Amino acid sequence: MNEKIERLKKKGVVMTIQRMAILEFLENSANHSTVEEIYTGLKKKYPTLSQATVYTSLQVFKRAGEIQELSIRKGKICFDPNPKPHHHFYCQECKKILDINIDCPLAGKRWMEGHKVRDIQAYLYGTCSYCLKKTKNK
Amino acid sequence: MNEKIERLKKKGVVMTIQRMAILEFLENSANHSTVEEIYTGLKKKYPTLSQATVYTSLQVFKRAGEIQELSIRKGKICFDPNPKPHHHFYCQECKKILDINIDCPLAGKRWMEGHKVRDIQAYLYGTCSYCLKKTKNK
DNA sequence: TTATTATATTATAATAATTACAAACTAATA
DNA sequence: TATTAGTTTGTAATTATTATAATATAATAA
Repeated sequence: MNEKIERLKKKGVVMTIQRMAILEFLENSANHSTVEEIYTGLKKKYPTLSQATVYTSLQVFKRAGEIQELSIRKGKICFDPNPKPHHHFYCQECKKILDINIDCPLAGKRWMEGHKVRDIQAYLYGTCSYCLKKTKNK
Repeated sequence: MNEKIERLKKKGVVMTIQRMAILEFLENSANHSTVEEIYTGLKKKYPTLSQATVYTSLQVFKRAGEIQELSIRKGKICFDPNPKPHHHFYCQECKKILDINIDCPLAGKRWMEGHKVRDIQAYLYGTCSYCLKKTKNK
């Protein structure tokens, strides 16, 4: 966490109270927060915080390569504090996003069929193991 | 195309003039239309066509398994007339979506780390070969 | 075929997510 | 400390999508 802040500073990102709070919330939250979650989660402690600040700060962190943006949820962006490429699973029941750890032959590929690749996102959709158990026990 | 219409009918989908036009547009368009593109593309020939019809028709085709929905573009859904799972490339320059044909070890996997998988989407982001050439020639 | 029912379409309003912007504020630098 | 650069805030504007009610069309039964 502190190392991440140091890296951001070294990259020329001004780390304000708000940005630290946003980053901390994202790191500590169970998983892959939406802008809305971050905003309402911090609103109590920082009543003057603006949604616009959350949006722009997250874009700054993303451009600095310290977090990644997910478009796994329809019409709503989410953020992962881990910028390294990995797969994600979206549970259509409980709406949670889970990390999936598998080796992907595409991971790290910079070229594909003549196209320059900058980022790869892999999204799996279905029902997570927790929700499957819940349904079974009924 | 006609086979697809027949399959849809057999699945109990009412195929109206509008739905045929929407499906035809999607099949014939270069690639992966947005709702907006389909709507404005058909508006001339079908002046009373409503955007709501485009939205609901596409969802009907999707639920019937005859097309697939892509969330590769931020805050905007696109549709692929090919429902079979395959990777997609999004060019950040020209905004085009291209199909990528590679074998994926995940394709067809129904289970992953205990989770039930219903759909997989893999999105690559970068600059397409056409845009790379354009830039080089300047 | 006609009447009835079910489903689809349209136009519009409502909602939700995101972006734009100007004023006020804070941090960095000279 | 003064100046400049960058950030935050509040709000408005934009964009995408969903909801809804009235109308129209298609499917089905008599």
